[in-house]
Amino acid sequence: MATKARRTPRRTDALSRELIVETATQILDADGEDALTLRALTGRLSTGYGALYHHVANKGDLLAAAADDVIARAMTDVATDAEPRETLRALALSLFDAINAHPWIGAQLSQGPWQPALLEIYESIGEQLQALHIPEQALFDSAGALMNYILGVAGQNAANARVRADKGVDRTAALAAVAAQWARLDPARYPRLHKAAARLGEHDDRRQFLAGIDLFLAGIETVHGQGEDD
Amino acid sequence: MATKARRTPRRTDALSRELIVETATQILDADGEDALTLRALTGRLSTGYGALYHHVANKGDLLAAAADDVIARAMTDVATDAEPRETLRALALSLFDAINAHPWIGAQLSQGPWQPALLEIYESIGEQLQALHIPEQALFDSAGALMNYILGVAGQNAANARVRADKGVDRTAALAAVAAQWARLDPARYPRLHKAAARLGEHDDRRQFLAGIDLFLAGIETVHGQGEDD
DNA sequence: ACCTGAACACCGTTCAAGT
DNA sequence: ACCTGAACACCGTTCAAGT
Repeated sequence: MATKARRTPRRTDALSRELIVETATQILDADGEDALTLRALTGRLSTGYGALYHHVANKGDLLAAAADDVIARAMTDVATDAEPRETLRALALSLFDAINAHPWIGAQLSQGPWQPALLEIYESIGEQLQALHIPEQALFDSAGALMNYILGVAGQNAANARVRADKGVDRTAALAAVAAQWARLDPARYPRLHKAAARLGEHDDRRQFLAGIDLFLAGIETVHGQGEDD
Repeated sequence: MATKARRTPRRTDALSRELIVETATQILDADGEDALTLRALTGRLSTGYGALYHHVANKGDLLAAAADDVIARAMTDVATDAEPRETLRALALSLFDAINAHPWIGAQLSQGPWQPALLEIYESIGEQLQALHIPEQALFDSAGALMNYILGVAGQNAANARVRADKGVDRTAALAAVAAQWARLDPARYPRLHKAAARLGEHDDRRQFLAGIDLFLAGIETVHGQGEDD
């Protein structure tokens, strides 16, 4: 008896959580957050919903796993053999760049900050601050604040990138639009913004992010440090 | 001829954008982000979808307006007659508290940072930093970094609160769970986290947030300041 | 001008049924 | 054990029709 023709060709190799997460990341990177639907994923993987749900708990689990992978990869790229301040800057920039390259991570960062890769970050920041001889209680606060700053700011930045991508405008055009808006503000009510409008053209998110890191480090050393150790 | 009975009683007073935003905020505060559906909103307002869409562009617009209202209200509560450092701390805490009291704002903060109320924040931070005699270019960076820190960290914090609310666990229980997880980590690989587990019980998000603000301000004054002016 | 609400085009998730 | 895919219970949004 003739077998019924299959609607879709069935995949021959086994599905795995890894493959699912990897494919999800590809869709997210290529077409953005909204493009990752379970329908799109079943299509791309030539499989059904049940198969996916057999390997991941739900869509949130999938997104968290994808974000965790990217963050973990960014962390292994950081050279840790340099001087502590330099290592911290490198770590911060690596995370900033990773989050900017995969803006969909932004939404995940705020979904419970105790994912595996975040442990890595916290531990690493703690290690560098300890090398700077920050006393223990201060280290606790400083590491937390620094980590919050990095993830918070990078996340905000990624969100901006996402909004720009959705609207289809590039960074320069978006900045010009904001500058025009600020320039239109009442100089009596918003004197600083009105003035800052002229300077927005030279604004660089990455540089400003790093400037913030430096201010933070300067603050940490001023308040808690025992001076330079080189 | 008898008029057909109405399915639902029609509202007698006119609808307004203000009333819609206000009602949305009530639903968000009472029952969380997921509870705000357009269906719930039409029900509560005894109206139809078209009526809502006549006053707001879409759901995103509605959420942005609600968040903007709360932030604006938090800003007007800040006393600005104190010393600049104190005013900045008060401003930061007021925003932190507002975002924590309305955790759904967190998701909005990252949806394009140029909403009206954010202008107010930036202007106010700039004003206080100027009073601290920070030179202009440094002021640009410092104000941006400070604003990013405040919104980023408060947003992260609100997200944690949201996750806790969804899972129905209180803060103490959540902290205890994290502490247990950290304690289980390999002390060789995560020495600092393993050790920090014991200290998590005394962790206070709000205090740590403020500690970060202080480090930031110390950094700003160290790098750019001209000493105390009092 | 302002509003109604059935209908549309999607979602994520479940689950009986297959191999 | 692993997978299929129709079906379910939702969404946000539209739009012809009413007043």
